[in-house]
Amino acid sequence: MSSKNPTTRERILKASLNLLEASQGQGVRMTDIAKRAGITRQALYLHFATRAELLIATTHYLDALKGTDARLLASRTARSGTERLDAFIEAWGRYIPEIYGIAKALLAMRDTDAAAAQAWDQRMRDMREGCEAAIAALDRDGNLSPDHTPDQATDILWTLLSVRNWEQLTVACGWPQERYVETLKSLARRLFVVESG
Amino acid sequence: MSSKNPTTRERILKASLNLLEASQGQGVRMTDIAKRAGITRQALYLHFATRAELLIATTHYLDALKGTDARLLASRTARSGTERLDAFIEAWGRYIPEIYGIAKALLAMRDTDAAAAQAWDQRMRDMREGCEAAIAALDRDGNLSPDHTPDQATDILWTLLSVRNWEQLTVACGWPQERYVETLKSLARRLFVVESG
DNA sequence: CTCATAACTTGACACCATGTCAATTGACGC
DNA sequence: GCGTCAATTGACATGGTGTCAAGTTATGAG
Repeated sequence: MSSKNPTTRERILKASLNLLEASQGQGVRMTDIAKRAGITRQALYLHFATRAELLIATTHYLDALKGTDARLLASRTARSGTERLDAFIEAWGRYIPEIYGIAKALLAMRDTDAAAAQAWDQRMRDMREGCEAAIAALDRDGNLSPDHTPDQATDILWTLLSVRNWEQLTVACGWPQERYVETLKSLARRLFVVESG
Repeated sequence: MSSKNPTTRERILKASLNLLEASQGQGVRMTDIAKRAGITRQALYLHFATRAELLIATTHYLDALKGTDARLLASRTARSGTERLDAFIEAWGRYIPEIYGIAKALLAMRDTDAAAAQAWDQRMRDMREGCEAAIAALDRDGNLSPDHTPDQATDILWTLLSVRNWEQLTVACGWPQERYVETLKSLARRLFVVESG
């Protein structure tokens, strides 16, 4: 699980992260990561029991590097529900491209590897909490559209903000990142917010 | 590519379809399909050059069985743009669960197999045409929200109706199929339709 | 200085799925 | 009976993950 010497472990994580980012998560083999970390493929297994474990550790490494929690928590300081919704979409929306490579690799393993599935699902549950909090704030203000219960609104927002949707809009439809963020904010407002209550 | 004797080929396709439906597209190997079709794994390759080709042929087989085109075209008979939007979402939304197994298998190959990617993308382009037509009808009626250009509205509707989103809402969020269809119709109306013009 | 230990290397191998190939069997029509 | 075509049998290549045993090297403790 963990080794006493942090430098090799970190070199591995850095290598893994670099490769996943460069290749958008596709076709990164244990061999490639080892090579880039300057060790043999077998030595990788002295630090991480499986590929899934390495991938998961890489996400945590990335979190630490970028300070995910801090950024997503920032939306909690927003005053009104509407501002909070905007802030959350903005924070998450800008975060997706940074995690896209590793997310895609994890997503690809999801179907075949239980550990990878669990790791990814946990992340999505965490993200869902942000959606839930934004919707709850809206509801408290009396600004949540009566078309949805808070639960259903959370489900919808959570789905709307999925990495797959980001991928489809930016990669497949060619939207620039800025348009993605602005459009999603506008969609969410239109779907969930009613003026006053 | 094609064999003179349709019965074995069809037995294979049927086996493939059954297994993919039963397992939701996960973990279906060539061996499994062969076994269920009552032939050897190697004999599979007398009919289909690769796994991707077999999967693609399976989708066509499914289309023929269920009459996809006919059903999706039905939405074209709708009168107003709003009705057309509803009809399209209803038709597509009810179609997804039927193709889910095979869709998932194809989607899983998308990243590694160019042929699978192409086949899936073609299907998605076809589906997109339905979105485009519905949005265009709305626009002609003067009922398309000024918030979006027709192109952008099409991108959004297309994304909203993705198989991944259906999966997330029904499988992950536990929504019953009926709620999925009704909610998506309501979301689309709210996002795209303005009364009169 | 020497010895033990931990980290790493080397090379070999098992597993599993896809895809390939050659030789053989069996049925059917003529 | 003969050829043909579909299918079988058994063997093998490839590519990736994961495992194992034996050997190397640096470092620190005695």
